[in-house]
Parts: sequence; structure tokens; C-alpha cells
Amino acid sequence: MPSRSAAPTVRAPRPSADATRERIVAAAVSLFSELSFDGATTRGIAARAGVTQPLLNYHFQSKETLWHAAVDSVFASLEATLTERALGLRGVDELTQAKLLVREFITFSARHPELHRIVMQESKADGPRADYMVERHIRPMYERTIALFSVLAERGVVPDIAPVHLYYILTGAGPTMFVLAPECRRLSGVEPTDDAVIEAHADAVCSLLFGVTP
Amino acid sequence: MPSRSAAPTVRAPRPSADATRERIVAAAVSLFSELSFDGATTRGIAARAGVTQPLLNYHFQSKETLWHAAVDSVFASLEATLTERALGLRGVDELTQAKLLVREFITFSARHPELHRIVMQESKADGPRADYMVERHIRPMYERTIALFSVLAERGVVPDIAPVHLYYILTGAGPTMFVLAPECRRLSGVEPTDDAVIEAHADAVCSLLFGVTP
DNA sequence: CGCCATCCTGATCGAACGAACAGGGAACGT
DNA sequence: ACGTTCCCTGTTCGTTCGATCAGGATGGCG
Repeated sequence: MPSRSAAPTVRAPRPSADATRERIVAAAVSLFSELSFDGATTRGIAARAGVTQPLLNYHFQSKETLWHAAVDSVFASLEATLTERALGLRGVDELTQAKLLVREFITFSARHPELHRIVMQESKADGPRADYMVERHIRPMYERTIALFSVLAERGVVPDIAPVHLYYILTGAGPTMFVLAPECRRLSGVEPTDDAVIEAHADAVCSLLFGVTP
Repeated sequence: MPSRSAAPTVRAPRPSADATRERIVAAAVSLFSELSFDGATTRGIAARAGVTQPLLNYHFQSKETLWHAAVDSVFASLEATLTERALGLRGVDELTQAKLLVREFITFSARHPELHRIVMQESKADGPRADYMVERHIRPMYERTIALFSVLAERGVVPDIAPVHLYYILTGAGPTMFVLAPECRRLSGVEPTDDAVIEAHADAVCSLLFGVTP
């Protein structure tokens, strides 16, 4: 029978803590995506967030835990964007749905290249971080993408290509220009953050995948 | 006036040194591509090469120099493969040339995913390593690719898409499945090193880019 | 044969890393 | 008003990194 005094009083967290937590996560997303997990240092992340380094271990158990929070953050943003778009497209035919969802995906990848930068870094080798990211975030999106492509393939509105290949063509052709934005700028002078460039790229990918520009 | 004894006698290097140098470079390619520049350690590279760690600093000035050697090695392999293929296609019409070069490029990316893994890591941020890789290796291939696409676009055999977009669609759609091979295996069960899978992917990309399977 | 450049190793350096610790100041509950 | 909890910082620990150094073994050349 526990006495009342033995139970430690749990006090509500202060709102300022959430704000700094978010600043740290944003800095972590930025640096993890640019420098990879090993290249980004906790001191560098703390500096970009404007806090001291030990604060990272106060809010997050370890560098690994902070990485999880950063990955959860960027994927939550993508999932929110896509599900919101999908909800607005209920009742529309699947081909139009697919076209607009692909455009939304490409636009998101252009505005948030950090996501695919992190995916590219971690998914090329097995490991605990790849485990977490694939099972928690990538697989659900993969399953939904495959399902949509399968429906479209049955109706013949998409070329007769196995969905796995279509998936990697889409996730390769769509974001790469923006993942490699610094290289693109230097090679071609094209600025991948320009709205016109983003739209042109979405047009290009859609015209190849679906035959015509929507 | 230098005396004869003051000039250090230069002796021919032994062939065994070249062999170990190559083993080190091969190990470096392997680890740099898997773990990125910061994630790969000189001790790890030495271990995979079967030598001791200080030997890396004997054969290469620094970790950075070893990275240059590794990058030069993988790009030399790609350039040799593509130029050999191009030489065998002299006199063939440009469309067939493009189709077969794209297939060769995809096959190479599947058999040597290390190249695009390294490119993806370094080209997402500016820096001395990105400088080196872009100016020394990527830009020449980019120029040639753009030139070929421009010719094809004039003849109307390729969709009316700005060459920059076609370039990043090709370099994204082609190699991504093999760059992310571990993820692909886990997600779909498909083995990206299978010849049949490689061929299917090349078919898919070619059919989207050129309309029909060659 | 004997010298010496070449090839390689064991030991070790300073620097930078992630993490832990002790403590201080601000804010909330009583 | 007081005490406890929360939020944050300065300092430091042990480890691991890339790089250096002294020295041993090997093999070609005079």
C-alpha cells in the first residue's frame, strides 16, 4: 500500500520546453540531412538550435533518440500533407487522384528535401536506424503507393510495369533534383527551389508516368 | 651545383604496393558508399582491406586523399563502360544509341551502386569534396547527357521536356532502386541484384523515356 | 655481399566526439 | 511565502577519431 508522500508529485511540463524541443528537432533535421548521422555532431545541432550541447541529452535520451524524433517529424509532415490532399480528392477518379498525389509528393520533396536526403543515407545499408525508418514510416507509404499503382495498372491508364519498379522510378525521378539541389545549381544554373522549376519537374514526371500533363 | 650524392636515388616502386593500394581503394569505395565520408573510419577501411591503419597514411596523404582515389576509381569504371559502349554504337541512329546507353547506365548502376551512393552523399551540400566530384567527374557526363537529349528532343523522339529535368529523372529513376537495395529487399522481397530485375527496371525506365521497349 | 630505398607495423599523439554530472535560477503547487 | 520540480548551463569523463613517429622486414641495385 503506497503512502501518499512516497509517490513523487508529477508536475505539468512548461510550454517553453516544447518550444526548445522543437527548435532542437528542426536543427537536427537540418544537420542530419546535410551531414548524415555520423557527420552531424550534437554540438553542431545545439549551436544551430541556439542552445547548449548538454540540453540535447536532457530532452532526448541519446543522439539516436534525437534522430528518431527528427525522422518522425519530417515523415509526419509528409504524411499530413498527403492525407490532407487525399481527403480533398475523395470521389475523384483514381487517375486524377494519382496525378495530383504525385504532384503533391514532388512539391513536398522540393520544399522539404531533408526527408529524402535522410532516407537515402539510411536505407542503403541495413541497421537499427534503417529498421526503424522503414518499418515505421516507409512501409505504410509504400503499401499505399503500390495499391494505387496496381489499380491504375489494371485499368490500363499506367504502363504495364510491376509496381515495385514504378515505386522506385517515382521516388527516384521525383525528388532527386531537389535532393541534389546544390549540384543542380552548379551544373545547370537552374534553381530547384523556384516554383516554376518545381512545377516543370512535376509536369515532366507526370507526363512520363501518365502520358499527358494534367 | 648539386653534387651527385646529394640527389636521392629514385628507385622503381614494387608491384606489391600497387596491389595493396588497389585493395585499400576497393575497401574505401565499399565503406565510403555504405557509411558516408564521416561514418567510414580509416581503421574500418584498413580492416576490410586486410592491412593496418597507418598504411593508409603511407599510401595516401590523408583520408580526404583516399576519398579522391576512391571516387576516381568508381567514376573511371563508369566512364570506361559508357565510352566502350558508345564506341560500339558509332553509325547507329541517335535514338537507338540513347536507348542502349541508358540501359548500360542502369545496368552499371545496379552492379556498382557505390557510385550513386557516394554521389548522393556528397552532392546534397556544397563543400570541397562536392567541388572535386562535380567538376572532375559529374559535369563531363552531364554535358554529354544533355547534348544527347537535346538532339533527341529536336527530332521529337523524346518528350518535350527541358534536358535538366530529363537528366535528374534519368539519374533518379535509374539507380535509386539499387542504391536503396536493402530497403527494396525488405519492402518488396525483390532482389535488386537479380539480372531479371535489373533488366525489368531498365525496360521500365526506357519505356517511360522513349515510349517503347527497345 | 652489403647498402638503401621501399613497404609495412606497433605504439602513441592531440583533437573531437557523445554522454554524464553537479549545480543554479525560474516557475509552479501548496 | 516556501519548497519542490522543471529547465538549462559549465565542466568533465572515457572513447574513438585521423595522423604521426620510430623501427622492423623485404627486395632490388651496385
